[in-house]
This record gives sequence, structure tokens and C-alpha cells, in this order.
Amino acid sequence: MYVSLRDVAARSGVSFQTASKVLNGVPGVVAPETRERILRAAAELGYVPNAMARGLVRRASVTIGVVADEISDLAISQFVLAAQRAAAVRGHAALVSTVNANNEAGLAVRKLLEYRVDGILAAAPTLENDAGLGAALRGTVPVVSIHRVHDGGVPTVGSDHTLTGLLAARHLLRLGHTRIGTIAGPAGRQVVKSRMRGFRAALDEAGHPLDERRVVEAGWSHDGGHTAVHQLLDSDPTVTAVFVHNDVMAVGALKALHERGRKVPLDCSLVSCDDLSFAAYLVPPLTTIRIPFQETGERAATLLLDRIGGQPIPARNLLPVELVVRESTGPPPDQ
Amino acid sequence: MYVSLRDVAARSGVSFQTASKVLNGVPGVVAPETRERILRAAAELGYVPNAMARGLVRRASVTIGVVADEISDLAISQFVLAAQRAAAVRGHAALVSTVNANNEAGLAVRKLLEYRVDGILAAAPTLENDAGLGAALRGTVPVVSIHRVHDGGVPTVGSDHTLTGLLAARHLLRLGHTRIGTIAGPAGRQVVKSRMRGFRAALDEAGHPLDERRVVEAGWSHDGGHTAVHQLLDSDPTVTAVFVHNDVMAVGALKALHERGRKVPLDCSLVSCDDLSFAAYLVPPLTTIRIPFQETGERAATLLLDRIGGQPIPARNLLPVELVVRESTGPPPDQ
DNA sequence: CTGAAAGCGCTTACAG
DNA sequence: CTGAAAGCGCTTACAG
Repeated sequence: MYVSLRDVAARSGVSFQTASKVLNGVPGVVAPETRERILRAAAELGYVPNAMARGLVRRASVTIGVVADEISDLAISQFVLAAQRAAAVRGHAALVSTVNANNEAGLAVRKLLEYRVDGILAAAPTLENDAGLGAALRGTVPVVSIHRVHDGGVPTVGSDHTLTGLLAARHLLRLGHTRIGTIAGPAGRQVVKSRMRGFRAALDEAGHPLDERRVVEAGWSHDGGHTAVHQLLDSDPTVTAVFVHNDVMAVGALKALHERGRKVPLDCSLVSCDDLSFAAYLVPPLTTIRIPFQETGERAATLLLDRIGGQPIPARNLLPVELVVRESTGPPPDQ
Repeated sequence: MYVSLRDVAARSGVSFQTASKVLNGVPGVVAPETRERILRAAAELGYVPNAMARGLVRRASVTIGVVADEISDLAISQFVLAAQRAAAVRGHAALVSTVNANNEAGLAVRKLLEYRVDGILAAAPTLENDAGLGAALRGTVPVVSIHRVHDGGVPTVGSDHTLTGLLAARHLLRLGHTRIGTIAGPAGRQVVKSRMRGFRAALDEAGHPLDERRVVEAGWSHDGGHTAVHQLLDSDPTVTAVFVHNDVMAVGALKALHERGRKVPLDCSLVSCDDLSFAAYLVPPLTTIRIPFQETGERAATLLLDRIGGQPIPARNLLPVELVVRESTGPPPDQ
């Protein structure tokens, strides 16, 4: 039902090999009028080249694979969207495969390899410690990741999370807060460790070391943030500011603060991370540290394509983060 | 660098055709021990079948294409995620291509066809009136869409949007509201027309026909909802309830209501559509009509795969919507 | 300027 | 039970 090269060749009176060259734009192979005839025949017949056949002989599918966590996570979906776009601009289609802790990530990667993807983008931070993913990713095809990969060996692109923690703490300190708490993401995650490191360092530096009763670990969800704020306030009702590890948790945190009768920022300040689209529209608008998800996706795709093209690429690529001050932070209440 | 069927055949002392049959599980082709040898050789060598070669001869890529709007839209990303998962379960990889009004959707589809996808899932409601998309989608390969396709001819799966509008209005009427406004999505969109139809019908039925000064059209964004509420309140300050066409707009609407000093639901009720994950965590928690995006994705993928498998599928597939009452709606204020 | 050969890595009748 | 032939739709040296 698809027309083949032979069909367009037949209609234009040349061999199918010649038709191939012309349609691929190989320069100077035919007389202008022959070329015209071939092009016209292809258009009239609605010729659509078969990428599988081409990929087979060229030994390149002109395709990248992306292994991603649930793309219903806004951060991940922004990344995947930007990466897919960047790849498309350079002519590559994207085969996306979502993974989670239950299904074997190794199998997902292997499936991608069956399709002979030219490279793989890893965007499954949830599996950063998954040995199966790490093993599957190493060695077969160029890979770029936006997170640590178990046992390393994969170039990464991401943000400076230590700086993120530092910026959050300094912002709060500068406003005059000293009793600062934090709602951290899952403790096993690198991003959480880095943020905590920067956060702690800034507090130490200011002479207000982090009180361990003021740190609560939670899942990256509305519910996580919501529950954690209640725990935090139970543990130390005197905190005047909270650093939440992402915007999604911050939504839940805001709700919990409201339930506790704490006005934000009058009674309690809140600073978060991500700067997702809704951050500016919450009540109050969220002060947050912008993580450049789209730029990360774009950059990751570009690096991967460069690598596929044979160029060397840096092992670590850091993108800038930026404090966006809005209305959820202010000076601490008077004593 | 990839090992081929010839390699595993050589190592196990059979012809590559025999190796092919065994690895494909063709029943009863070899003696058990030969079979063992071949399987072992494949494992030792790390054989990964070449899906392009297989696709070429089978004339099926075991792949589906999905053309989607920006997947940073939570509704779309939920759909794509669920569809991809459902396809993966049935062994199909997903080639995803995002489109927008600027880039030619027809080109995106054509690219998918080059890869010889076995079918296409359309999830680009933004382009429902785009003739190029419609034309590209028709005729080549099975297609299932979650929205209307220009000039038709494509099976759809979705929700009953007329019912959605009806449910919203009835809920508000039952609470005692009579001066009800609405923030509608872009007027050209089918979903908006349907929702308005249901909404109007319910109000008419109740004897409180919709006053045109109480309808404001807006984009599907936080900002759209935000701006529109201000317009609505300028146009008629006496409204006591608002029906907003999606949760994302509702976030902006809530903010605008707050800026106007209207407490929700005491001074003004708000009912929305979608029930995205954050809806339950806003202040106040949103009363909204749940649209089953994930089920839609799953269903669409399943139908497409059935269709690819040669089965007939219904031209229209409706999934149930459901009113989720939370705290953003209540009785109107006393006069 | 154009054509014919060889081959990419497989699957699938068809023989034996 | 196993093998050899033919072919899927292309690209790319190589001849002429």
C-alpha cells in the first residue's frame, strides 16, 4: 500500500537506484529534467521513504530513545517535551518509554535497543540508584542522563542543587529568619542530599545550624508536602520559615499552613524549588528557585546528538538556577 | 557491534534461519538440545534482535505514533503516559511527536509514516480544526483520536462534555445559585461548545437562562483564568458562582477572586473541570468534574491496537465524567 | 549521467 | 528436524 522506490522509478523511467540518489539529493547525478521527472513521480505517487529499510543499510535509525519516569510529573514532562523538540529539529524521532520501580527498566532499555536507537536520554531520577538501569545503559549506545546513573559512566546534565539549597537558606537568613525548617524529598536521592548540603552550609555559616527537629522527609507529592508540614509544626511550632524541596510539595505545604492558621508569609515564610507554571498563581505567589527543566531537555538532546555525531562531550553539564522572589517569603513575625 | 543472527548461528552450529525460528519461538522446529544451544549462544553473545530488519520483512514495525500537543499540559501528558503504557504492555513502542500551531502537523505525521508506525494516536486538541492534520491523518494507517479531527473520518474516544456542563450547572443551581457566570475556554473548540451547550441547557431548564454578560472566554492557562475572572466581576459584580472550564484556569481564577476580596465559597462558588492532582490541595479544595485522562489514553491505545489487529472499533467512544464535590462550592451568600 | 551488484539483518514459505 | 532460497525496501560503492 505504500509506494516504493521501484514504483517511482518505473513511472519516471529510471532505475530505482537512480531514483534513490535523486530523492536523497545526491548532487550531480542526473540531468535536470530527469531529476524533475523523478521528483514529480514521487510527489504524484505520494512516495514516503521507508525509514526501516534506510536505517538497516545505513546502520542508523535516526531515532533516539528516552527512558523517563512518569511524564505526568510536570518536571519530567517539560524535560521530555523539550528534548523531543530539540531532537526533531535535528531530524531525529523520539521513542519514549516510561518506567517505574515495578517494571524492569532494563527491559525498557533493551526494547529501545531492539529498535536500534542511535542514543538514549535517561530521565528517570526515581531509578538513579537502580543497578539494572545503570547496567542496561552502559556500553551499548551513547547515553546522556539528567541524573546520576548507578555506577556512573554516563554524562549528565542538570542543575547545581547544592547552590539551590544555599540560595534558599541565604534568602531566608537575609530576611531575618533563624528558626528555619525544611521539607526534604526522599533522603536517598542525590538532589535531596545536595540541597541539604547547601542548605546546611549556609545556615552553619550564619551561625544558625540546622536543628534536626526541623527537618522532615517526604515524598515528592502534594500529600507529602501537606503531611510533612503538619509533622514539622508538631515537632517545632516555633519555625518561622520553611524550605520545601519542590513546588508540588509546596502546594500541599501551603494547604497545611492554612489549616494550621499560619498566614504566609506573615506567620511563616515558604521558599520552594522548580518554578513550575502555577507557582506565580498560587495564593500567595510562591518564592521559588527556578530549575531550568526545558533548557535541561534541550541541552541533553543536543549533547546526545553531538555525541552520536562523534563529538566528545563533557561528563558533567551544569545549568544555572535562579531565585525567583515572589510573595510567600517575608520577614519573620515580631517576637 | 551488535551481534547478528549469523553470529549466534555460527556459535551454535546451525543455519541462521534455524536460529531465527528458535529465537522466535516457532514451535517444534528443533531438537530440544539444539534449541538449548541456540538460546545459550544468544544469551552469551548478548543478541538483541534488530527490529528494523524484522519490521521490514513483516511489514509491521510494532510501533505506534502519537501526535500530541505540548505534553507539559498535564491533561495531555497523562493521556500520553497512559497510552504509551498500554501500548508497551501489548509490545508496541511509541514514537511521540509533539506539534503546535506553528510547525506543520502534516510533516510530523509524515515523519511518523516514514518510520512505518502501525497506527497513530492523535492527542492534539489544539489542532482539531487544522485541515493539514486532518488530511495527513486520513487514509494511510489506522488512527484513533481523543478529539475531533478536521473533516472527520477518524474514530474518537473522549468524555461527554455536554454532560460536564450540565453537571456543573445543576450542582450550582441545587446549591441555590441563580446568578452564575462562566469562564469558558477558546470559543472555537468543540469541548467548549459542548460544555456551553450543557451548561446553558441546565440553566434554561431551571428558569435562570445564562446572561451573556456573565460569560468570558479565555485561554486554557492560569493567566487566562485570572484575567477572565477580573473581567467577569467587572462585567457583573453580582455573580455568586462561576463555572471554569478547567483546573488550570481555576488556579488563576482563585487568585483573582482572592484579589477581589471574594472568599470562596462564602462569597463566590467555583466549580471546574478535570480534577488534576492538585485540585484537592488548593485552598479551598476544588469542586471539579473529573475527566478520565488516563482511562482515555488507555482506551485509545487499546482501540488503536485492536484496529491494527484487524478488528472493527466503534466510531465514538464515550467515557464517564463525574462531579467531585469539595470545598470551593457552597450556598450563595445571603442577599 | 545512469545502471547493476551487493548487502543491511531478518522472516517465511518451501524442500529435503 | 534442519537448511537454502527468496525477498522486505532501501543505499552505496563500482562500472560503464
